[in-house]
Amino acid sequence: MRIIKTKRGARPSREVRDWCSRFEEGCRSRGLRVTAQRRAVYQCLAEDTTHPTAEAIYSALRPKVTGLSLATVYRILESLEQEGFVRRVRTVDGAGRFDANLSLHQHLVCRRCGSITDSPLDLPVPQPLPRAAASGFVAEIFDLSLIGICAGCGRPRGRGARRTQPSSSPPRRAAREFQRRS
Amino acid sequence: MRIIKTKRGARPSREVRDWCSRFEEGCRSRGLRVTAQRRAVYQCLAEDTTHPTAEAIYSALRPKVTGLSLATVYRILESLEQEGFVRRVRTVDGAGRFDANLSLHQHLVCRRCGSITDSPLDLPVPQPLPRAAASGFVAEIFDLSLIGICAGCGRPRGRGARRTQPSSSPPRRAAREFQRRS
DNA sequence: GTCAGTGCAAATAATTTGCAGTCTT
DNA sequence: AAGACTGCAAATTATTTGCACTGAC
Repeated sequence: MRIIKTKRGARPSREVRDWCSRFEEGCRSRGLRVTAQRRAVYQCLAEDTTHPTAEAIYSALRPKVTGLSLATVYRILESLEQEGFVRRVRTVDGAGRFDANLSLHQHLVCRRCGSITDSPLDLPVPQPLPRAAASGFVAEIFDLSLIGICAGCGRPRGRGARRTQPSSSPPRRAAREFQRRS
Repeated sequence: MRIIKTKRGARPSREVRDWCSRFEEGCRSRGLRVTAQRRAVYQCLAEDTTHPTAEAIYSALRPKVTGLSLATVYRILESLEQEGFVRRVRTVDGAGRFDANLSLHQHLVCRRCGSITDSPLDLPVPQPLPRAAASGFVAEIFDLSLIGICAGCGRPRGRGARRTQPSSSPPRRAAREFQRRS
């Protein structure tokens, strides 16, 4: 059995290419213009499985896309979300994080470093989604997360032990706070 | 069968009293001081089932607790969370929301008005929580939300129809944005 | 050519922090 | 008393917006 190594936090390039072309088609069919910036932001999200923040996307892209501005990244993310190309992930810290993976999966959320990783859903999802009868709530998305401690943060940490940091997104407010707490 | 009416978003006062006294004991036993402000913030959260934001708590309390400051509310909420008296709820908008209900339940999150309501968990929770073997992640909290449209926002809205607003928390950034989108 | 999309800088929102004073224990 | 907790104002962080300009269609 061969192990195929991919860079940490990276999605197989085959899949990425697929998603990107579907994205461009989708844009054109809805009359959204395919600009270098939009393409870059979407591709960045498609490649990155660490659910980066707007700022992280901006930092990753700035060297490649000349003159890109943070405000634009925010605007693009909002439009991608509205058009259903990406999903905004609920977080415990203030920062918005994004996910181009729209398939049903669960998130492993580390309460120490704030990292969010995908994991296959190991629980049957009721279909159709239950209606909360009394309240009249109509559910559309089944959003399951397991909150806990990731491998890196859980390792015994004597002298020299290092705390994991999500690769593409440096720890932000809440994550920093969690680290302080330990 | 008699229907016991409680104010929308309110928890039975019996339970609230219970929780509050447990809270005060807990504080004392850990050497935390029981001040009027802390008591008020915790009680507010215990009474309110709408998962209010710091700002909402502040507004609700300002008339009652003279001279209360927003910074203090934030500080108290952080301390309550660290001590495990309340849980910070993950949200899709930027605003932090809090929940004094620590029992296992799921959240119904309205993507239009941003409201978050509790609902009994109608799904078996694997015990112990699954370990994501490969990744070494150790799960502690099972966090399930159903994201969709709440009763108020889903009602047919011809002329005169009104959009629901979460009672204790006025819509914030993301919620306002959702409303704009409709 | 048209106008959606962009960059920049300034505005707003959400949260945190420094410091001097206050109140619980 | 001691120092944990608070209020106030100022600082930070996260995100949005106004406006003139540019590039995809």
